[in-house]
Amino acid sequence: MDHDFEERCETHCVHQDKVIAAKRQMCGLGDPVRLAELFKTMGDPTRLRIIYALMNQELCVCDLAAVTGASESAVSHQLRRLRQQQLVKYRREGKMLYYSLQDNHVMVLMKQGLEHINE
Amino acid sequence: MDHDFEERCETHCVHQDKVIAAKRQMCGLGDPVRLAELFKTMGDPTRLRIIYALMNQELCVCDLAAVTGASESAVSHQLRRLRQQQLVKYRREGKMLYYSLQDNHVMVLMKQGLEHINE
DNA sequence: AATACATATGAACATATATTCATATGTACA
DNA sequence: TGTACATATGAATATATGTTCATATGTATT
Repeated sequence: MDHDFEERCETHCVHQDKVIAAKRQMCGLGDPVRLAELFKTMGDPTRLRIIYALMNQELCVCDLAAVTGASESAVSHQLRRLRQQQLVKYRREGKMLYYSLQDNHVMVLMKQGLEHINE
Repeated sequence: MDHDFEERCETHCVHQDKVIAAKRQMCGLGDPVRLAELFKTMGDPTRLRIIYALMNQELCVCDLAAVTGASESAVSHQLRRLRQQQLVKYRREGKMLYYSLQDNHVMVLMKQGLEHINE
C-alpha cells in the first residue's frame, strides 16, 4: 500500500503529498529570483552603510564616501545598484546629487533584520 | 568664513556637519557586516525557495530538493548556510532530518521584501 | 568657450559564491 | 557486522561581485 511511501523516503523518493502542497503554496508568492535580487542588494556592507547613512538625512556622494569610508567611485557604483533596485532616489542641485531613501520599506526591512541579529 | 564650506562640496570636501551626524546615528545601529550576512543569505534564489517551501510545513532534504529543483547536495550546502545564520532548525527522525524555519523573523522579512517587489 | 568639479561609467582584476562530483558520516535493519 | 540509505562535507570549477583606475558626462563659473 501507499502508506510507507508517504511516511518514508524510499531511495530519494519524496513525501509526495507534502511536496505537492509546498509547490502549490509557493506559486502564490513572488518570484524568488526578483526577491533574491532585493536581498542581495541589501547583502553588502557598503550598500548597507549607505542605507544607514541615509536614514536620517539626504547626502551627496562625497558625503556618503566620507561616512562609509569607501571611495567615491565605489559609492557611485553601489548607488547605481540601489537606484536600479528602487531603494534610493536622488535630486540634483547644481553639480551635486542628493540621495535619499525611496520609501520606508527599506527601513522596515533593516529594522526587522537587526531584530534577528540581536535576537 | 565656513559658510561656503558647509553649503558646498569643495573639491571633494564634504558637508562636515551632516557627515558627523550621520556617523553618530550609525553607531547605534547593528554591525553592517553581520546584517549584510543575513541579507546575503536570503539573497539567493535556491535558499529563498527553501524558505518558501518551509513556510507551511517541515520537510526533509530530498523533499526540499524536489520542491526547489536543486540537487540534494546543493540543498544540503544551502541548508548549512541557513543553519549557520539561524534561519532554520532541524529534528532527526531515523535516517532523515526534518527542517523547519527557526522563528517568524524570516517570514516577516520575506513578506516585507515581497511588498517592496510588488510595490 | 574653457576650465573646474561632482558624479557616472567602463574595463580589469581579485575575491566570493553556487553547483557538481566524490567521499564521509550516522542511522536502521538484516 | 555488514549493507542500504539520508544527509553532510570537501575539493574543484565556473560564474558573480566589489573595488580600483581611467575616462566620460553634465553643470557652474570665469
